[in-house]
Amino acid sequence: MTADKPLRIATWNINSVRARLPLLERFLADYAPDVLCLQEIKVETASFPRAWFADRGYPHMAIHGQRNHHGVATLSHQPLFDIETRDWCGMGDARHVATALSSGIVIHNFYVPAGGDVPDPEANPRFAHKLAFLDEMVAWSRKLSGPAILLGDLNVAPLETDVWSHRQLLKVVSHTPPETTRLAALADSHGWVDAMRHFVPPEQKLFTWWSYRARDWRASNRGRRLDHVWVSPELAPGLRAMAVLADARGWERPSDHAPVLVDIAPV
DNA sequence: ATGGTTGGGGGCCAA
Repeated sequence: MTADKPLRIATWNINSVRARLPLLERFLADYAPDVLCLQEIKVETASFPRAWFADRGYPHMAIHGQRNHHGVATLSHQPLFDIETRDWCGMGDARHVATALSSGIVIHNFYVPAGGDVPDPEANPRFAHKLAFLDEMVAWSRKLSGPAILLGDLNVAPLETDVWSHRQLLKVVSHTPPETTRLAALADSHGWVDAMRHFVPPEQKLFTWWSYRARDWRASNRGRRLDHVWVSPELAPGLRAMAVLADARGWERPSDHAPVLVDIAPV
């Protein structure tokens, strides 16, 4: 019976891990994912609160942090193997960490560049970097083999229903055609299955991020789906459940992103 | 068309 117990995996752009420990306390107590993937930890690897997570049942950690910005971390109940990172676009940013579970599943935890405000690669080097990063992901993904999960803050809302207004966001970074076509190419490159849309039909709006700048984020609900969980084709039959914990966006001192949980049974 | 908020780090930048 424990043999078919689903793996519960969570992804959450935490927007500073040190500022969100009270949030994480509540989340781990209530939802107890087996594996927790964080983005935007905003701390150097050496200063990551390792003891805090170990005390709460997550002694296995793959931390890839940097001072000030970005940074990803994968925390686990079970041992992690083959921890790898890679210098995407030669920028030296901490935006990806790969880990393997004993089952052989490889988890790729990503923080894709946000891309700045102006959706023009000529005028805005941040946007050029974002497009180059996505292009590099497509080439990389083609060469993958074996069971894998690609998740994290991809900073792109690919479907019309992944934003509060498709028409009004077509020229807003995160939902422009150069970004959404690249995300579709990335999905195609390995036959990735969108685990969130596996459960929620594309006609239905689905968001994981709400701006801090809204007067009342819940009432205006001008959200976007920037966070994603994709599984390689062989894992898709194991998909059991998915939840976006929008409530966590309303907890005290929240991240602007909500956590996403996916349960995957062994296949 | 603009401004709205947050965190990090050190007096603004990125999101």
